[in-house]
Amino acid sequence: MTNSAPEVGMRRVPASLVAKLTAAADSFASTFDDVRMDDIAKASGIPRATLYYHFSSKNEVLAFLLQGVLADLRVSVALAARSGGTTSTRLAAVIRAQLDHLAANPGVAQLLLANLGKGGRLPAIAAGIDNGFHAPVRQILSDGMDDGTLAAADIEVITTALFGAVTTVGFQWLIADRRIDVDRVADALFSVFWSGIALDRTPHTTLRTR
Amino acid sequence: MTNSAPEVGMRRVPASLVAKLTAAADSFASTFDDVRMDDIAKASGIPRATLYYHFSSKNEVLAFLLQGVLADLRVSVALAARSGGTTSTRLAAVIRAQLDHLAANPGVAQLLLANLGKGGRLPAIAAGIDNGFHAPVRQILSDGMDDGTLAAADIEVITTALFGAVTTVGFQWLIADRRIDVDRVADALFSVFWSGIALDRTPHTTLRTR
Amino acid sequence: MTNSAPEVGMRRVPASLVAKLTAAADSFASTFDDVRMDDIAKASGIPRATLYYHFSSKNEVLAFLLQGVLADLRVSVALAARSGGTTSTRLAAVIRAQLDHLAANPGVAQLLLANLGKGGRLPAIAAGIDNGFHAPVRQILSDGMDDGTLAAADIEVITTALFGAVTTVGFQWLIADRRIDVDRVADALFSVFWSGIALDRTPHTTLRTR
Amino acid sequence: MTNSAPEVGMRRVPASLVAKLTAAADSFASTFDDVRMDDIAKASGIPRATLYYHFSSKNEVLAFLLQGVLADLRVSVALAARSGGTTSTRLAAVIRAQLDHLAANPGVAQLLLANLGKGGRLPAIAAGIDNGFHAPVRQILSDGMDDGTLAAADIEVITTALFGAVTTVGFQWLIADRRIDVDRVADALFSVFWSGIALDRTPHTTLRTR
DNA sequence: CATGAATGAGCTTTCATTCAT
DNA sequence: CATGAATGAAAGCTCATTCAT
Repeated sequence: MTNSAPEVGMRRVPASLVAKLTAAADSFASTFDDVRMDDIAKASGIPRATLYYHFSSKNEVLAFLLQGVLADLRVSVALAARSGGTTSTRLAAVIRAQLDHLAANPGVAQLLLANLGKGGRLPAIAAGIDNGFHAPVRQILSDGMDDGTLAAADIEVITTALFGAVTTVGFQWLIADRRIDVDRVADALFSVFWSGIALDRTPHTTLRTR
Repeated sequence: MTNSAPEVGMRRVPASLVAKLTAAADSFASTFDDVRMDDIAKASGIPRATLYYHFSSKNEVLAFLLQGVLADLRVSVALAARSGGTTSTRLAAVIRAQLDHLAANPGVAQLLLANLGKGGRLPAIAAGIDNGFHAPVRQILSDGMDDGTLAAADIEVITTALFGAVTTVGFQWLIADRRIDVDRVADALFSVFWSGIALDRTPHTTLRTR
Repeated sequence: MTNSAPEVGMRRVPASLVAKLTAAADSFASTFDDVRMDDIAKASGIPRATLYYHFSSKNEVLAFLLQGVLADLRVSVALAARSGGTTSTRLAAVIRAQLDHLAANPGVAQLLLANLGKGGRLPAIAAGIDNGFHAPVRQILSDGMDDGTLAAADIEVITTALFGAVTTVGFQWLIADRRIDVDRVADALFSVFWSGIALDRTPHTTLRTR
Repeated sequence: MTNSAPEVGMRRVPASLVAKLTAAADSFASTFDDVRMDDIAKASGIPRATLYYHFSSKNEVLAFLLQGVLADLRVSVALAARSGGTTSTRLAAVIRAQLDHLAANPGVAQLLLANLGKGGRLPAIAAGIDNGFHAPVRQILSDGMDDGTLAAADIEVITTALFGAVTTVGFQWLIADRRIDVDRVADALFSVFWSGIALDRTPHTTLRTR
C-alpha cells in the first residue's frame, strides 16, 4: 500500500522519511493516547529535530500521514468502484476495499478516527473522506438509480451511512479480534445495505414519535 | 434530559456540580481540541481545585459526563425498544431515539467520539454503548427473527453497523447544518436497514475479491 | 532599595516573589549572557512553573524587574532633584543618585543595558528612563536657566549626554574595579558638565568638517 | 567606509563574503532581538553552512563585523585627532567623527551596544573601543593639559564620559528621528564638554552626600 | 569549495495535579 | 468544604552546529 506522498505546503518530504513514517505509523498511532512528537520520532527512528526540519509542526506530520492514508483509500476504492460490473458488484467491491484498507492500516485509521473531532484538521479530513469514499459511492448509487437497479432513495444519507457502518464495524472487529474477518463482515454489510433485514418487504410505515 | 449522576468510584457528586457540569459540557466539549481541565473549569464555573476535590482526575470528570450521557441514551433507547410495537416500529423508534439523543447532546456526543480512541476510557465507553444501544437493538433483532419478521442474519454486524450508520449520519448533519433533520434522516436510515437499497431483491452473489 | 512592585498587566505579584526575584536579580543578571528562565528560577529559588503562574512569559519577568529598578531610580533621583539647593547642588545630587543606584543594582542595570537593544521592550524602558532621570534633570536645567545660573543651551542634548556619561562611566568602573568610587566619579563628572574642561573660556568656534 | 577585514583567527575571509556581510549587517543587526545565524544568512544571502565554512562560530561572525566597524571608527577618529589644529578643534573633530560613524553604521553600532553585555565578546569589544576612541581622546586631553589649554582633570573619567555622552545622544537621535542632526548635536556636545553649562564659573563645591 | 540536509542539546511554555488555608 | 496558589513533569519547538556530497 504505497503512500502517494502528497504535499501539504511544507518542504517536499524525502522518500526515506515517507517510508520510515508510514512504516512506523501503526505502532505509534495505536498507543491509544495522544500522539507525542517523541513517539513519532522513536517509532520511526527519525530524530525530532529532523521531523521539524521537514514539517513545520506536529500537526503537519499527522496531517501528512492522514492525507497519505486517505490518498491510498481513494485509489483502492476508486479502483473497486470502476471495476465495470453491476451495481451490486461494484458496491460490494467498495465495501471490501474499505475494509481491506482498514485492516491494512489499523493504526493510522484509528489516528484518523481520533482526529475526526480535533484541531482544525476536520475540513481536510472530511474532504479526504469525501474524495476517497463518498464520491465513488455516490457515483455507484446514482448509476444504479439511472439504470433501474436501485430504488430511489436519499443518496446523501445512504452514502454516509454506508461509510459509518463499514468503518464502525471494521473498528469493532479490529478492537475485539485484532483483525477483521473481511469476508464475513463484507458479506453481512453488503447484504444489509442491499436487501435490508426484513424477511418480507411489504410496505411498512415509519412512526413519527414526535 | 436529566443526568442520573452515576458513581465512578469517587465521592458522591453534589447536585450543584452535576448541574453546572452537564450544562457546560456542550460548550467545552466542542472546543474541537483536547479538553483541558481548565476548559472544564472555566466553562462550568467550577474552580479546578474544586473539581479535584470531587473527582480524582480529569479522566474521572470526563468519564462522569460520558457515563451520564450514556445512561441517558440507555434510558431513551430502552424506552423506544420496549414500546410494544412490531419489530419495524421498535427499530424505527430506536433510530429516532439515538438521533434525538445526538441532537440533544452534540458536544458531549462529540467528546465521546473523540474519546473512543483515548486514554483507557475505551472499555467503560464501549460497555456504555453496548448497554445503551447494542443490547436493545440485539434484542429487537433477535425478537424479529424469532417471530419470523426478520431474515436470519449476522446480528452482531448489523447491530454495530446500525450504530455506526446512525451516529455517523447524525454527526454529519450536525457538522454540516448545525442541527439534525431527524425526520428525514430517521426515515432514510430505517428504510435502508429495513428494505435495503435494491429495487429488485433477486438473489445476488457477493464477489470474493481475494 | 525597596522595589515598588509595579504592575505590568499580569497577576498581582506577591511580595515574597518580589523579594526573591529582586534579591536574586543581580546574580542571574550578571551572567553576561542571555538570561534563561531557568537561571531566574535557580537564582531566585522560585520554580519555573511558579514564575509562569505569576508572569505570562520570560519577558514579563524581565520587564517587571526592569520597571522595578527604574521606579527605584525615579524615586531616588527625584529626591535628589527636589532637595532644595542651588542648581549646582541639585545637579551634583542627581549625578550621585544615579551612580549610587548603579552601584547598588549592578546586575539589573546591566540587564537594562543589554535590553536597550532588544525585543520591543525599548519603548517601556525608554519611558522609564525618561521618567526616572531625564525629566528631573530637564527640570533642574530649566530652573537654572530661568534663574540665570545656567547659560542657554540645548537641554535635550545635555540631558541625554549627562545620562549617557554617568551611566557609561559607572559601568566602566563596575567592570574594571567591581565597584564604583562614587566620590571621585561624581566629582569629575559634575566638574566637566558644570565648568567644562577648558582652562580658558574664551569663545571658540566649532569647525564644520563637512 | 571600507571594512578592513581583520583576521580573528579564522581562515582569510573572501572579499565577496565581506561585501555581502557588511552590506547586510545593518538589516539584520536592527532586528532588535537576538541575532540568529539564520538572520545573518538570510540578510546576507550567504547560506548558513557557508558561513560555517569561513567562520568557526556565530560569535566569530559577529566579532568580525564588530571589529570591522571598530577598525573603521579607529581610522576616522585617529584622522580627526591628528588633524593638527588646536585642542578644541581636534576634540570637536573627534566628536563629529564618532557621530558620523554612528550615523553611517546604525545597525552594527546597535549590534555593538547590544553585545556590550554578552557572551565573552566584551574584552575584544572594549579593547576595540579603547583603541578607536579612548586612546585618541586621551591623547588630545593630555596634549591640551601639557600646552595649558585644559584644566587639570580626571582624564580617564572625562574620556569615558565623552564616549558615553556622544554615543548615547547619537543613539537617542537615531531612534527618535531615524537620523542624526550631526551639526546640532556635535555643537551642543562640544559646548558642554568644553565650557560646561554654568553661566558663571565661580568656584563651587560639590556636596558629599555620604 | 560550497551548501542542502540533518541533528543534539536545550529553551520556553503548558497542564494535570497537589498544597495550604 | 472549597479554593487560590503552587509546582513536577513533560511537550512542542528552536537553533547553533555538523555531516555528506
